[in-house]
Amino acid sequence: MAKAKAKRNLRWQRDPEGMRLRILEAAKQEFSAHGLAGARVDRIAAKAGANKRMLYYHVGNKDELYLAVLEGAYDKIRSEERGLDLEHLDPPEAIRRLIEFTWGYFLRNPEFLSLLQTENLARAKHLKRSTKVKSMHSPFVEMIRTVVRRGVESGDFQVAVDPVQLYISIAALSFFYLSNSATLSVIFGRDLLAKDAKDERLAHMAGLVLAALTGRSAELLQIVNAPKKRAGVVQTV
Amino acid sequence: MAKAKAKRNLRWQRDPEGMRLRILEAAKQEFSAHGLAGARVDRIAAKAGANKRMLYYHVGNKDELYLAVLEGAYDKIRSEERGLDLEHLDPPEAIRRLIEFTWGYFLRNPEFLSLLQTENLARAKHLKRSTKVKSMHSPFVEMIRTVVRRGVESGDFQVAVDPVQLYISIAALSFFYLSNSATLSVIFGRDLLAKDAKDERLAHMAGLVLAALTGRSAELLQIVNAPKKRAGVVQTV
DNA sequence: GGAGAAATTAACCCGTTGGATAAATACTGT
DNA sequence: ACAGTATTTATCCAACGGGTTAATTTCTCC
Repeated sequence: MAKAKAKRNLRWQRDPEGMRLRILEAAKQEFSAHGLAGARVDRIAAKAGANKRMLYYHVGNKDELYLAVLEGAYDKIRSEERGLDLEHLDPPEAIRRLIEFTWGYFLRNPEFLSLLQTENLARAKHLKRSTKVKSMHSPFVEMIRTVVRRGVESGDFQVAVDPVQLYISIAALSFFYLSNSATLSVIFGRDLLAKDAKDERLAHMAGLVLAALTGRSAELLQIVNAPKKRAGVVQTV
Repeated sequence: MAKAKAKRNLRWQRDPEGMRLRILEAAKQEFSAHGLAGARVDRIAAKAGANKRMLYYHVGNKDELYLAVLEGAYDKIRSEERGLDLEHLDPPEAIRRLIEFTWGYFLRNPEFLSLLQTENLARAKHLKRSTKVKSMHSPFVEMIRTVVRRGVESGDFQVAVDPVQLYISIAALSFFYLSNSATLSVIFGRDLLAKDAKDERLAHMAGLVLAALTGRSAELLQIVNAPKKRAGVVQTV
């Protein structure tokens, strides 16, 4: 009788897909928190509620695991970007939405930033081996190219920038601020991740890029061209 | 006779300062190439032409060594920045020079970028413990604040941006491009570190920031507002 | 010229870590 | 119901890596 009970009360259940997902999620946490070399396979296993052997069984060794996490991360952001639908927006609005999305995505997914940093420290050694990732970016570049072209033709934009440069710049403004917020906060003695600071940053970035494209600084950034104010405090944007 | 010769031909000479410098230099290489966890104390010793024990003797354990390297790196860039002398330049020229300096410095000192990335992955854990670093940045911020104020008063700039935001943005545009060039190159299928690509990037960054500040996109970035060109190739900046 | 301090070397220690092996347990189709 | 396979656990280990101890060599100052 106790025997049947024991048989029912399984020691463990099978769940290969679930296990694989939990492993990848745990690995994402670990790799983003500690980098590639700093990540501990045992910690990943523990966090996934699994035995270490499972990692090797379901994914592969540490490097393969890392690459799988990286590919998953790119996959996720690209798929969200696809939903942006910039084509149907006014060009300046499209750019603004792209900036807001990028900023928001980085804020919501700090592990993504860490993973990219880690991979770049490794000089993209792993990413180069990935066949998946290379193909998923050209559509995105074309999307931006179209927006820029439309903006130029409509007269909204005074200048046709290379879409890749533009995207890199937009990403840069958010990425650097967030990924380096720790050292920057220490250096400048401000908490850059405080609510107000984040709002300011978004306004600053959108103002900067749109002002450059449209040539209308004053309308987009706060105007402070009033005749000489006292030298004391300069109003900030 | 051979004995005297042997005595003269020393097995090693003392050189505490030199040794310390070689250790720090080797450590900088190692930490920037492999990150904190990936760095190997033995490799640092070997690269410095020293025994591992020397690291502990002259600097301290791995963490202290790392912090010393980091402080040295900040020291170096700040001292070079001090020589910029932006106060005596036309505001737009001052900003341009700041952009060019930042870009050039990052290009010449890639280890600096890696070190910052590494430290940010560690959430500035070490930097927070540093007393030196905190104090050396306010003068620099004031320098930029003055330039912006002068630009606003002279009418060159249409807008008074927060100097910290502006500096972060300028640094961001260069930093992200360079520190992430490995993954970006893979993703976009371009060699972002090729000579031409670098020239383009500098022009793009300077154009973007100055256009935003002055409101003169057309003069600063290449004008492409000519009546509709064929849809094929969009001219890039 | 030699004693004591400073600098450097050589050898070792021991916890950690990625990875491997083999046995045990749950599931599946027949 | 059972044979075969997929999944999971329980150990083990050899290499590595940071850090230490103790002995050795050079320098310096009297």
